[in-house]
Amino acid sequence: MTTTTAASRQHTLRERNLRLVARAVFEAPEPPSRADIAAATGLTRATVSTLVDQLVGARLLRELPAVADGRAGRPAVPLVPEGRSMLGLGLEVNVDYLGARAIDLTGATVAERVVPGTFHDSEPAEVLGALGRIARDITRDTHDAGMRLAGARLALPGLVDARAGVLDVAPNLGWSSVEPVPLLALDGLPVEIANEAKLAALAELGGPGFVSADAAVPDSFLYVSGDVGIGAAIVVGRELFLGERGWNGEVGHVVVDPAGPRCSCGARGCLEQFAGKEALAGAAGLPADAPLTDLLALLGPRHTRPVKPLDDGSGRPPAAQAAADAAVRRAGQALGSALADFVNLVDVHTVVLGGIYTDLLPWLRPEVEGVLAERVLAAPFVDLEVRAARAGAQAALTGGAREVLRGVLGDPAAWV
Amino acid sequence: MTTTTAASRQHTLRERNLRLVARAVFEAPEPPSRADIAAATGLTRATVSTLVDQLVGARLLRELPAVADGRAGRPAVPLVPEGRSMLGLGLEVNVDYLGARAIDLTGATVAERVVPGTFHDSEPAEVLGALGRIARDITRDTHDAGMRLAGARLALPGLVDARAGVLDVAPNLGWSSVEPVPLLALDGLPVEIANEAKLAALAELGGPGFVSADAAVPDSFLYVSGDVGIGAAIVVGRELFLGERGWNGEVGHVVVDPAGPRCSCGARGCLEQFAGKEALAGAAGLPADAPLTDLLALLGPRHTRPVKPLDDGSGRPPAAQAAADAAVRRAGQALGSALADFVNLVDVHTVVLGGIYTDLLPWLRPEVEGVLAERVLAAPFVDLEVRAARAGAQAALTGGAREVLRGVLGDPAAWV
DNA sequence: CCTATTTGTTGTACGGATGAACTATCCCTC
DNA sequence: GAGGGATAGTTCATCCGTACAACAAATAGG
Repeated sequence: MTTTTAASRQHTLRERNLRLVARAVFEAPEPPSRADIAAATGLTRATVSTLVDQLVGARLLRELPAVADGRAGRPAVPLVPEGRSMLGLGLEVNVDYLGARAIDLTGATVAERVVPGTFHDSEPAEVLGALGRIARDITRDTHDAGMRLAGARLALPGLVDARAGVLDVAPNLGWSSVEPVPLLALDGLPVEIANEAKLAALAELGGPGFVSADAAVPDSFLYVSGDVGIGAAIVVGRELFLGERGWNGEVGHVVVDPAGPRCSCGARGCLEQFAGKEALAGAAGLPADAPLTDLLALLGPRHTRPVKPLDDGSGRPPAAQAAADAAVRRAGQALGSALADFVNLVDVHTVVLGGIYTDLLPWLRPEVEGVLAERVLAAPFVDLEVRAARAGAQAALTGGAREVLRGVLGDPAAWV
Repeated sequence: MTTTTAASRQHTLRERNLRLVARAVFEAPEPPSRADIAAATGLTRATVSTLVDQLVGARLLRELPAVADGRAGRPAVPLVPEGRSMLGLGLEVNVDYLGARAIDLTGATVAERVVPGTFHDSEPAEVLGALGRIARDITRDTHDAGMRLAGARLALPGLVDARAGVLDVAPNLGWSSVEPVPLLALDGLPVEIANEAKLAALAELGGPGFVSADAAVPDSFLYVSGDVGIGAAIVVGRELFLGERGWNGEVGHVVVDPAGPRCSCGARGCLEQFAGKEALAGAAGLPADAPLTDLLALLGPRHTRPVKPLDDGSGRPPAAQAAADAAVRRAGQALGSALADFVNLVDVHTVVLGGIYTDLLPWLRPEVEGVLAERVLAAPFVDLEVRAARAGAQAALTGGAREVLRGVLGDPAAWV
């Protein structure tokens, strides 16, 4: 309501109405005609026509062939986002892979490269140099195919100061005080950095301003991603809430039990010590770096949890299964406790679980939902919902690319 | 950045630039001239002149006598907010008082009535009827004096659904599912309701858009108000962050110790059971409804805390002092733990303590700051600050009235 | 074939910001 | 104390983008 504004001139009107028209097309359930847009926005058909013509000229929109729909009158010309024209580029350095993904305005992935690796205690210049080469390949290929790259977002697993463009610290990479953008050496391409969980959260939204065909995507949710550490993002009204610097959502260090084990952060009883990947593996009797599949194997087939850990002929030792079961149960209680605090403090009622929690959700759900129902004050008045993330692998790549395209839609006048 | 927009027409320009000019005057450290505003906003002097003339005509701004400041050139005409013209009205029902306060654009209180009482388990229609009569008195008096009331905000101590205009539940009043606005019977005056802590938080901001003369007021802070319950508000960039429905900031029910005492909410180990007013009094050996002054008397003179609770000749029994001291220390640790979670989750680095914590801060500070430094992940990178609230008595009245005036400043075109 | 209907386009009018020129009022200097 | 320079505020022609109304295009139905 009260956003900071600059002086408004004539062309400000044009910019704002271009955005309005572009959004009307991207958010419509069906490809709208110029007349539909006029009705939806309150602009006149004349104005909409000139604006649409500019957006079509800029190859942000495309006209479909006019089709008679059986009603009287001149048939409408449906408008849709133009594919393979404007692209957003998502980049990511994570502990076990490098990646780049280019997405167009229809939501289609146009180019992608994901390079597995081990970047624990790696050299920033080397790793980012390699990622830069990948990105330049994509830039060249897409440019040769007549597409334009609007910008890039680099996702990093650590404390990111987006405004300063500095990665302050990324424990799992062993990086600190890195300025990553120059190391990518992507001349002429505007690159911004962001925290990995924040961009992964945005991937849960339907697209660059689209209302997803899958109508169940909520406008507001907490995204909580479990791995060795536990990160989170707050999305309200399809916008990231970042606090003062974007260092929010540190749910991994919320107090679960002050008498609990000491955490790597120095404090006691943080959620991470109960529900982090390594803590969970350890409590289940597995090595700290055991892959998630080992734990899932111990837990047995999904959607069933035996009341008693009896030998079911699967070859899993009952004692090991019981330990894994207890560990996941304890993790679920701890996660529920921290999520209850989260919900009580920020008042967002949908929780999307990503990372290892996506696959573990069937086993976690009873404890998480039980604790939430007990501890969330507003529980009697709202529908609390816990769901699994759906953005798939390397969600931050998708989220980053889409965020770039959201920026294009936020100021289409810059591209006409 | 990406707020929802309606169609922009010619008059949209005028509205936006009127707001821009009005804000420039209210936020300037010194009364600016038309030329100053032009320089600050990027508008031309010609445009600023016509806009200022409209705002002066609407009695939102006032010209001071032109004064030669020693420099060459025609002397500038300083512009200031017009006093005793446009008013915002703050209303409040709390457990121990009713109140109404009208504030003008200069920040001056123009009318005020505060009626002490006991509204525990009271009748909504009766109490709100009485408050409505007070408000109508103020409306009549200010109208007769040539002032205009832009609207009113009603502060309530409970879960408020501002959009629906419904108070879902207020435990301390014994109210539930009340629609308070019609019961006030204030015809023609737009009244909105809000949670008491949220409006009290806004009172910490300098005024209706002013940058406070006291430059230390931050743009972003967590406001935590201690009483029987503990409420909070999140302010980022001088705006309230409300989550989905405004039911955020329930810091009183954050987990401090899962082995702790059972809370009135049904869960265990909530902050309220360590740092709520009644819990604190009980732990200090006082009756649950003891006034805060009793506890302060036990604690002895401020800013001194004896290492050993020896008889200092003041007549306070050492054992009672020791109990009070231990209770406050325990409360400080619990409060620090919950605030650390709060800061870790929302990334706001200034905490303003209101309610009983304002007076208790000298004793709470060491434990609170100690726990924050230990538990806040970003502590090495940012300045954490804990400070006392300064808005004074009935802060929600002030905050509500100012919020109305902020609305006027957000759309001055509606008043020209 | 003619009319009703809906879509999209083509003018004209209007509101609001701009920029340059103009007036008003100061300080400073000779 | 007269004139020049400087700064504040106003006036007016111009431009830009949207609204409004009329018109052209393309369909359905009788």
